[in-house]
Amino acid sequence: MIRAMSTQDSSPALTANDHLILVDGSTFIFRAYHALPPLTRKPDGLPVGAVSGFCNMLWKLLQEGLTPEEGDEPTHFAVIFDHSAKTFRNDIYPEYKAQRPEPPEDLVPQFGLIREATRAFSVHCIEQEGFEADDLIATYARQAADMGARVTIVSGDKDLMQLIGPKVGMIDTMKNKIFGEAEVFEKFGVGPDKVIEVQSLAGDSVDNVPGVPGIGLKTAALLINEFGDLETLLARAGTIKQNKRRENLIEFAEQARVSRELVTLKLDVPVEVPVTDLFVNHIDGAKAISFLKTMGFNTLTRRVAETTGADLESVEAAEFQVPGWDVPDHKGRMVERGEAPGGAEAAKAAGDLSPGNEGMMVPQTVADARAESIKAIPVDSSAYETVTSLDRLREWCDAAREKGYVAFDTETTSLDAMQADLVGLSLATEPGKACYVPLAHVDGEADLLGGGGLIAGQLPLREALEVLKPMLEDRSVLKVAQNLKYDWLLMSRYGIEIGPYDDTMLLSYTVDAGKGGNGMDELSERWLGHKPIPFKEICGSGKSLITFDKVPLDKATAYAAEDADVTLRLWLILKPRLAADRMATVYETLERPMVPVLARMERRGISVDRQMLSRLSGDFAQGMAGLEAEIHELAGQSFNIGSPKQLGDILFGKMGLPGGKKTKTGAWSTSVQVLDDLAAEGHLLPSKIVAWRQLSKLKSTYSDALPGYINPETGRVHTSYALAATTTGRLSSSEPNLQNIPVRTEEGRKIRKAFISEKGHKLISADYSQIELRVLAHMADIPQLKKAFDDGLDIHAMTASEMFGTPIEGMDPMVRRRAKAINFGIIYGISAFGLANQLGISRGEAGDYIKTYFERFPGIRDYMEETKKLVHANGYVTTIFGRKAHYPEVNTNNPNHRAFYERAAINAPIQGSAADILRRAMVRMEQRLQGSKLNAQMLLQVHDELIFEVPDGEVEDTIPVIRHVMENACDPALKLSVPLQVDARAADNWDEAH
DNA sequence: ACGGCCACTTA
DNA sequence: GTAAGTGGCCGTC
Repeated sequence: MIRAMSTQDSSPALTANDHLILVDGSTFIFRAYHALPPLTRKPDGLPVGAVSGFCNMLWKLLQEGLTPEEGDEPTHFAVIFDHSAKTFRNDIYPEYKAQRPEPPEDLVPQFGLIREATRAFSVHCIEQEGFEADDLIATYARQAADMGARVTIVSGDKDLMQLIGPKVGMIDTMKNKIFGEAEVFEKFGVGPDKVIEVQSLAGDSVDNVPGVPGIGLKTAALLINEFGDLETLLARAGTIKQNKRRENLIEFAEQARVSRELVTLKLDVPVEVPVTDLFVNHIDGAKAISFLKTMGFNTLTRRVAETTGADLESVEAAEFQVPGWDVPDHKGRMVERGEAPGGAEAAKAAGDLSPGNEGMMVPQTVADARAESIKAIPVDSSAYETVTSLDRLREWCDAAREKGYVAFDTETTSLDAMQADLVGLSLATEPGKACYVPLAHVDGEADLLGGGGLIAGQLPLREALEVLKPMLEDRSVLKVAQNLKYDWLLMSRYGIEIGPYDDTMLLSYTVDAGKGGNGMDELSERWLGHKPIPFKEICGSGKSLITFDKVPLDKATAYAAEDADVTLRLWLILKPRLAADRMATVYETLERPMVPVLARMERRGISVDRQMLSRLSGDFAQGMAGLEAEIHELAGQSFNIGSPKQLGDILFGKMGLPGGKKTKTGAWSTSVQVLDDLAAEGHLLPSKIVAWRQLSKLKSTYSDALPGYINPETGRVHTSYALAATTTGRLSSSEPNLQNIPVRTEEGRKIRKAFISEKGHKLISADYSQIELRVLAHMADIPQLKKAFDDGLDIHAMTASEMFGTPIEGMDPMVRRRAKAINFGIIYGISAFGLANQLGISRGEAGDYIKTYFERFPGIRDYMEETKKLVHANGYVTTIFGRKAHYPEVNTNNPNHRAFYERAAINAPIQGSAADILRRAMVRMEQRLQGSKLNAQMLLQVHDELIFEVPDGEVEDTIPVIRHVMENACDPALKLSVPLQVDARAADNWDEAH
């Protein structure tokens, strides 16, 4: 590297004959990003529009110089970048640049590539922690000018205008505009030497420099021209005639002084690379071409080859230069156009691919080749570093910045992120290069003796986190984790908000939902052919289970660093699959953004009334005891009612009742269905059993168990949502599962009443009405259903009316009930068998209903047949937003299994599309509430329902916002041909809000 | 201690 | 007939 070759004192000082060009990297990047169409991509689908633009601009500048004039060539040249968001200015004024929006999602991964590009062109690439690019530019410009050299700043940033002087010029090459004293005067109304004074008064809304209220550029220039500088003005502010202006200058004098500090560029940055080292390097053609080939910039590659005389063919694209995205082998493994799915489309999308690109690699091949090459590198869990010094930790963070990405994993004392304590964390920057940072390991043996102190040699937790925080929050470093929601939630409790990020679990889920689990161990075996050290081997299980803080450091390092290493490798393999499988949009809109949304919902939790639950448990126990006595009396003996086996023996053996069905293990079935049938025949015992079971369920699963989930610190219940657990895209909830809180029976709703709002707040429940049937009406394009939804009709009554020809008014409730069961059946991939069971009718009769239904709604049958064809042909089906649900075994020869997968495949697009809509609403919800200055907090999701906690006074204003976001969740990606309807209510408890 | 099975809760 | 999670029982390790 150029920087490394330089020494502090080997280069001669600059002279009047020298010319230093300083390029403001940020200006280049943002111009390149916005000037070029976002489609410009290299063959594997990585957004590289900004990299491409940057390379072209840099190349043009290197070739053509600043102006057409001769003799303007630089002797010294560097591109200067911002290192990270936080600088010394934030210490002076925390709000500085605080409200600056995040850079676009697809630009973030390009920051690192652009630095690579700069080096590939043998150009000095300068950045320094704690300083903005502007400060480095200012310091270099001053130093060079002091030596007598000429300096040209290439930038469009007005903040740099204060540097303009006799020796220092500024030019915006992209706009072909030269800034001299005249231009500065035009912009600020003063010369370059007074720019700072004017800026400190006028402030800057973009950078959040406050200035003095009521004073803009015009007034500021007027005042400075009159008084000379800020201090003089402030000292004589009392003499100003205009009342408001005088008062503001006096009141906000200190704010103006702070502003002056903020806008004043540092001229004395202790630069790591001396200005004398910034001499122009001879371009290394092969190096530049290697990079450009990696990027797939064919036109520029050829141009550089022509100019430098390097041999285009002999230079290989750089392997691993840009892990995550690079082209592993540019020459071999070519794919004929159209051979791989989306091949031609991919070639078209890759805008920079020049003519003759039939042989260009398509994403599919890139991803496959990547998987092979990563798999070939063995995992060695004995080769990892244990980090025990802050210096080494800083070096790891620097390595992450250099790369632009880092795999990250935490080790803690609990699987529950709300209760876990951080024990250590691991990082990985390359396959095989990983470390573990132990922070809170204790001596496990001594614990028994009452000792158990911290093991010596570990970094102090706070100091280590201070080093890590800037990197973990650095927008130019992509953090890669497996199941990030856990780490995000944990780290948020330590004041760190991780971002930007990728999640390998979600990547796997996005491309492979339905193909198996998405846990790290399973993914490692699937993709790397490597079995990671099992957690059990480190911490034991069952009674011998120890927490991770008791694990000795060497074992902890092997286990933890391996996790980060494996995560990084999985990312290197799975990320390219997004492009290969055309799933990038699903991942970026429906998966990745859910992580912080769910983490915050889990962190908030919900209040439950412990006393109410305790009373309920007592009531249920009493009811059960009464029933138990009656049951034993009727049975003529005592037995365990909770044992289906014993119950079966009593009912069908001893009492000789007609046992209908058996379970698949051959035992008597004692399901409600069977017991209800017996009850209908006049037997007393079965209905008592059903009642007992209901109470037993309510007691054990809810009233007894829920209080145990109350977090002692927050006093609330924090469920955990699984993002990658279902085949269809639904979430699941566990520990406790808050998606199956009873609602159907009066007794059950007492449980729901125990979910309450905080004092001064209400719970709002907002649920979609018939979302799945609406989605079906849209997808299968059913005119009658669409019209019914448009007209706000009772959809089940309408279905009954269509099927049986009876008018909706005065309809027999039983007729409607049948239609309702059919509607649900349709969503579930109807079968005569299932419908017969549901309605208690014969299979023949059920078959007739289905036949009639399909005659009335032929579009539904078409949809079902089409879906079956698709799943057999592709092995997966898709939702309206492109999510895939795989059914790899649908082509089995077992007719029952085959029919089961077909029904699941019919259901998945319906259930999954509804789930997608919910996700879209959730991703947008928080921002929309905040934008409306509302304090509603989203707490729970129950498939078609969202629950919020809202201050009493805001209920009226909040409901319309929630409804609007939910009802318009498809916008702007998709126009649903059916309206979505959301019902919302507020109350003090969940039961009444629902 | 673990896992399969059954039953029951939700959308 | 779809999609989930939990608790109790009971056999196996």
